[in-house]
Amino acid sequence: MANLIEKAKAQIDSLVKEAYERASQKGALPSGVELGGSVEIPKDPSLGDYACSYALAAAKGMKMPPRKIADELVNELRLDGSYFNSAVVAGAGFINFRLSDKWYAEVLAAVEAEGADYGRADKRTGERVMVEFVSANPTGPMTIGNARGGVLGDTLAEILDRAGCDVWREFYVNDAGNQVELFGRSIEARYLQLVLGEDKVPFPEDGYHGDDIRELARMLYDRYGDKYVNMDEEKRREAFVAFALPHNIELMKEHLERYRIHFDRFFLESDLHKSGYVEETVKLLTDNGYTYEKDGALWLKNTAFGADKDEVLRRANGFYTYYTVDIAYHRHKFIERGFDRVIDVWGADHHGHAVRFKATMTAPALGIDSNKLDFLIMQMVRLTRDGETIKVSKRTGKAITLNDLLDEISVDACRFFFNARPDTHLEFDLGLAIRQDSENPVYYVQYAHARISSLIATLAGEGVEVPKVCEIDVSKLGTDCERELIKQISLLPEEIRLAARDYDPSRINRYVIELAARFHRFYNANRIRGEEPELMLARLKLADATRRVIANSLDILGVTAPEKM
RNA sequence: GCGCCAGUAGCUCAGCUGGAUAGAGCAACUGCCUUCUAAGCAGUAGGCCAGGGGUUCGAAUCCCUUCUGGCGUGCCA
Repeated sequence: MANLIEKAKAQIDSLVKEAYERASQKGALPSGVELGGSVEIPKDPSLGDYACSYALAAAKGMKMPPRKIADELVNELRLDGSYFNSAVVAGAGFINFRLSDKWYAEVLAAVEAEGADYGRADKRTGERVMVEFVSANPTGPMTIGNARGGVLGDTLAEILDRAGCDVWREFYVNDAGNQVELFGRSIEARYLQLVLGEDKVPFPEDGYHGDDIRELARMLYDRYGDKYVNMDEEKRREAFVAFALPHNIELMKEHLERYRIHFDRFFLESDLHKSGYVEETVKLLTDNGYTYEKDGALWLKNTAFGADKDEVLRRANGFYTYYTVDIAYHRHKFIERGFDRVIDVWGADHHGHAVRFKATMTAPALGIDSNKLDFLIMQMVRLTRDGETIKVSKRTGKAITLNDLLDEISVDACRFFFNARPDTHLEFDLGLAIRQDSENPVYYVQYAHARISSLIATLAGEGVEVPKVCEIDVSKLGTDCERELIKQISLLPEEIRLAARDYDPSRINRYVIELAARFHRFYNANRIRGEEPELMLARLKLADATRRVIANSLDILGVTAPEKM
């Protein structure tokens, strides 16, 4: 097991409980009291490497002051052969433990043994998890919001994979329905304007005003001339959509690949219609009495499942709503494709939908365990330029697209920046981001990696290779700088576990920044090259382990780890 | 109105399934390159953790409440 944090905590737990047994047998402590409390890593390392609060938690049950209990426990502690070489009582009754060289050596050994896999969970869980994210409308280019969703989804998927799940990345393409209809009419209008003149053809009121629509019309005109002018409206739009949709989807794929995001599947909404699955799902709901007709529309009794309102399934004009198709799609994910868990990454502008949708998922006839559907709701991105908010709207076409952004900012910086905590609003200052080079924390981290790489290359040129753990004397790494660095290295498996549990990929950003900081501190305080051999080799080993762990962390984030800068 | 998310240093944010003295980056100021990458390090300064109650050995963290901001509450997705 490579999670040395869990190992250390578990060991303290059993050591203290053994001590309690001995103390209570001797009558120093009352017997039969459940030891509550927990083992933690103190914020201030000068207090200790690990601390437990058992004595505080047991004070009530034992009717004794916490410090007294702690004293008795420490008296009975047997630390020989453990990861710790001291335990002292402090504060209100904490027992603080100091790590021994044995533990530090095991951390370095774990990195050495596992290499690129260091940080991964020991076992695969076998759980099949789908992460559905981005799922941007194919009616236009991807936005800043998609830039955030893309990074969060992709990084979360990577983290779940390393936590032992079998992960599937999916992009849901809304290639049917109202928006596509509007998309077709928008292109049609632009096309006719090209041929007949801008003022001769009205533009649909709710149409897409973006320049990309004009470009699509221009492409159609360049290719087919005025061939479509006198064609039947419906056929014309159909032809335009048949051309434009695949074109846009290919473009999105291209831009996502540029952003280093690769999906296992682009799932087409239209397939759910074609196969009759939507129809079948509606029938299932209707047959089970979950629906009613009102004002010519078919409604879902969603209030019966705890929602705050009912939903329209089929509009009076006969078309199904997005809601209906979403039910069918999720039924398909769980029932037909058998995923054990599904995570949808959605913007906060859909959170109302998420709550109501979750209610729908509890409908018994669907046969879905709604607990297996999770949402990662990310708050909105506020785009500013030099402090002033830029309003972004797909409709007006003034949006800054993902691709525009990548023209200005490196993929590394972009991925690092957008991977902030999902539940906080993200302010993205374009003016700052564009000139963001040395200021961006991503470079701080990459710089640490480049520094180490360069050092190792220099030493290799002088015939000094990175040693094995068994070849070094770990006690040489005795300063605070060095120990704090090793402790941070030990944390990666735990950080991955927590990031997967909390759906918070940004933990890894914070982790790797702290790792780089501790390395820079170590590097500045100590020399490696030119020190006496034992010391040099021990420090070189530590530097190499750090490089490995920085690289692994950046790899999770989809950020490159450069050898040189 | 109701619901979700947030409010912590001048700015951007960590810390939130309760733990010891509330942290970082940027901005400001002071130092550190004849030696492994100064895109770095060390230090100074900066706080009514939005306000008010409560819970307990202990609250930025949990509960209630008020205020402020964002988003939702469509026969749009």
